[in-house]
Amino acid sequence: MDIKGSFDPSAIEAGLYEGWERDGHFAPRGNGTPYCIVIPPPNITDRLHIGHAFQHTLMDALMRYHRMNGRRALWQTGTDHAQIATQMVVERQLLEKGIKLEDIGRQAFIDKVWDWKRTTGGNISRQIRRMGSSVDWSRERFTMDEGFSRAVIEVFVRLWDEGLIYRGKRLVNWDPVLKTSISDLEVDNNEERGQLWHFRYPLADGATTAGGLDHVVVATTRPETMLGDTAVAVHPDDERYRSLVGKAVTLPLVGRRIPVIADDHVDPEFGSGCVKITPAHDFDDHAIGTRHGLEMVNIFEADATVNDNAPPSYRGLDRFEARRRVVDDMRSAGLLADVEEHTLTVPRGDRSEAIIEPWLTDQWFVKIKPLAEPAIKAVEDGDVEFVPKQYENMYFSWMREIEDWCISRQQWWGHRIPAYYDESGNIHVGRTEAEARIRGGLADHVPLKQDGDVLDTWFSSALWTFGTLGWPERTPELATYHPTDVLVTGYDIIFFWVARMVMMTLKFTGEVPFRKVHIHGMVRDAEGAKMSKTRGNGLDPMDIIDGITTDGLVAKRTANMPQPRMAETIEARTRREYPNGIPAYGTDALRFAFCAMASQGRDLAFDLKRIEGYRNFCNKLWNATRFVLGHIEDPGELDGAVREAPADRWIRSRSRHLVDTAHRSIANYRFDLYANAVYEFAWHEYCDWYVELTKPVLFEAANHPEQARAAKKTLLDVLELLLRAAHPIVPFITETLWLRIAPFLGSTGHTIMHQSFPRADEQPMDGDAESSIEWLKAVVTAIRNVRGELNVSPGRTVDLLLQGGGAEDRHRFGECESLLGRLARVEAVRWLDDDAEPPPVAVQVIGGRNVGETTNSALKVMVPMADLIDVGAERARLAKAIDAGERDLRRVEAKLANDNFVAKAPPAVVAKERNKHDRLRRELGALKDQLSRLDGQ
RNA sequence: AGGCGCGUAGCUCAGUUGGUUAGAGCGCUACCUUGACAUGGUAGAGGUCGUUGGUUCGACUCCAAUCGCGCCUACCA
Repeated sequence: MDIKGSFDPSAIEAGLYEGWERDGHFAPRGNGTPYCIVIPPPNITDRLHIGHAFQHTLMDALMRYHRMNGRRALWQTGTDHAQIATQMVVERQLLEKGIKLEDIGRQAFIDKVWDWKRTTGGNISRQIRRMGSSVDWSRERFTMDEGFSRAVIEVFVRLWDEGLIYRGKRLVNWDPVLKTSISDLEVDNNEERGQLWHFRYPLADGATTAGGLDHVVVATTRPETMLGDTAVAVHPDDERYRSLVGKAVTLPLVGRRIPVIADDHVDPEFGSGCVKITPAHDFDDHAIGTRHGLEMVNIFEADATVNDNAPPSYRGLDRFEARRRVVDDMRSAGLLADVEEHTLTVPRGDRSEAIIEPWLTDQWFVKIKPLAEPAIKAVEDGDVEFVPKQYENMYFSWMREIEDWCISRQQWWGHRIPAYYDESGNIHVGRTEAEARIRGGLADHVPLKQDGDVLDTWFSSALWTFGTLGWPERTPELATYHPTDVLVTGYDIIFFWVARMVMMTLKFTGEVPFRKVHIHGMVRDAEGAKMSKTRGNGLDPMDIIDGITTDGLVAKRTANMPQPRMAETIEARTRREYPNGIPAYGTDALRFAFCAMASQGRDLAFDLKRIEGYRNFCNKLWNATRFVLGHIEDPGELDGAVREAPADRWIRSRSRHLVDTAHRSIANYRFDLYANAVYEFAWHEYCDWYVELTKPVLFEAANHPEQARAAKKTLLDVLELLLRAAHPIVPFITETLWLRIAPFLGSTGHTIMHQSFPRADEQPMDGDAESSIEWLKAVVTAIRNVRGELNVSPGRTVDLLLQGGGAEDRHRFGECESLLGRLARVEAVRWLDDDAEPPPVAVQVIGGRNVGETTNSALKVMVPMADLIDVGAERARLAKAIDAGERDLRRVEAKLANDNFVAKAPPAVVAKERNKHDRLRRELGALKDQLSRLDGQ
């Protein structure tokens, strides 16, 4: 025996993965039906966070499962260039060194990013390896690699040629900090406290309202935008203002004469019923302005400072300073009617967290409706299926209301838009500048300038399934693995990614990108709160695997905190929650926990106690293997005649239930049920019962060589099956243990990875053996219950008397008698005649719960008390059992007394109730009998 | 405002077509270092399944209403 007494994850995990990778075990092999998953490409800026770790665990479980089932399994991996995120990171790093983008220029900056990617961007790949993910590294891709970039350009050009990409001046979400447009999806709308200012706008030309006022009142949450107002709108049916429509107001501070217009969009109930209209800085106002042909006055520069379209005194002011100034000036002018506290939705950029400004600029858009329609149909028709299904609603509702997609970003890192302008500003699109010239019929000497924008990072991600497999070439991989089988991802990127993949893939391959989308929940902390830097409640999967000290964790959580006060809170909390840091739980425990917690359609509260439990589970597996190996010297001793006991047949039969559940659960993406089945079988059937049941035989092996041999073979067979069944969840420990035991089974395999996942018919079903062992368990549990309740010392043996029961009980007893001694610490066993008067005993009654319903009298499991126990305790115990029994009996009697029940319920159900009734009466009778006997003493 | 989901033991969660004594893990209590494992063993306590109605012989399960929580989308002058 050369393995230690306790499971040490770091000792077994080191080196295993490298071996698998070196031996090419992750590459597709054989000629089975292809199976393919593409990895949701992590950003090169990412560290592997707990959400990735979760997602990778699920994907790897699927991959390993299908690989073991003989599928030609490809796990396509790669990373995303993460356009804005990466530019921000590298830009910040340069700035720390005092280098500004403008100083070094575009090309030098892009070179810096590539440098950074080569040095730092590889972290995530190392971490994926630590998770045990069996991805095919030989096929690793990057959204900016040459081939993938070619696919991106190809898609752009083809969409342009079809008129599905256009360029135009539109109001877009503008990030004044990053100085780029972003798409609707990249805007986070949060409720924030703010104010609502009410301004008086004087009517021009002496006009008055129906109420005789010489002004109208408008309300705004953004006073500075009034500098760009070009109308005041009222509802067409609003009697108060009907007479004003077509008249004008004088815009205060600016002095511009602007019309009063009527538009249905105005809600007469809100505020005064008058709305200021700023078509260049508000999406609703823009729509109104377009309808009414209003002037669009843009008052901001790219950084949201006020431009020259505003009166001189505001020019150059930051938007927030301009707001203060406008409010002050209005107040001074006596035009500030009111200010109230107001909660409003503030749009912020998801990367910069800056307040987004609707801003008029020239941008590139994808005309999305023609792409969305087939994508909606694909899901309606079931060509793409969401698991769980409810997420299809989310998909549909967004897709049916979808707006054109702004794909241009005013940044440097990313796929540069393949459009070129001649000196007159005409657009020439081409895969290369040379092609653009040819397509535009331009001579070589005509100066062309490429568009400076790059594409939204999600534009390229949308091509991920087919782009990674070689498109636009018609590669064998594309033919073999596309459409991919399943996409595993979180609901947070259904719109960003899933929907866009479906659209683009259908458009360019005519195929769906994947047949299923498994949507998993988000990992939250133990209290269910989102893990975030500002909360300081994040956990790094690597720290769970390798362990970390309290100080290390504090340092990590409080690094680069914007507010030092927050750092203090986080430190205190962290020290309270992790006074001893985090022990090294290992990858397997982490993975098992993820699988077990992956119940469908809900977020998971991540509790380290769960990890600890599954680490313990690994230890259990480890020691079960030690036990088995400890009883087998060499494979030779397994040769020879065997005689299987009911226990052997029982555990083999039980293993079938495990296998059935595993297959079914995985097919339904119920990783939790799968993991629980493995846990339950390994711990509570194999270890708790089967291993214990073999001990009487193994410890006396010399006396029953054939039974011992059968037990050893069964221990090995079932353990080996269990390891294979568990391997997709816990690859490291199963590989380690499998390699130890496989030689005893004559296996020459080099890895468990390529053994077959257990099939349901591998082990025989044996109902009779299951009944026997269930009977035995019931009797043993009954005795243990008596022992426990009456405080019989565990070291002390007891005698056992049985009485009553039927032929079946006697049969089971005959089969299992030899096992009772060790399991329940029973010394002598005697079966009393039905009419014999038992000595003073403690009794448990088994009335057919686990035995056949043919029993005609309750089986009394009796432990002679003699000096063992005090009568009071036993009396109390019996009274409690009688109470419970009577409660049950009353319920059943009520049911059976109900004529409706007897008449309408299915006969089988009625029969079951009758059986239960008889059983309860027998049990109760025996218990009462015993109680009165006790009282008589 | 619309949509989706959730409310089951102290905590985190299972509960597949309505019929179970409503389960698991962790936590808790008592006892135990017995020759795989104290990262362990044995036994035990703990739930009127959010609330109210309805359908049914029978509801944790189906329907309706209601309360609470979460998320998504839209709007918010």
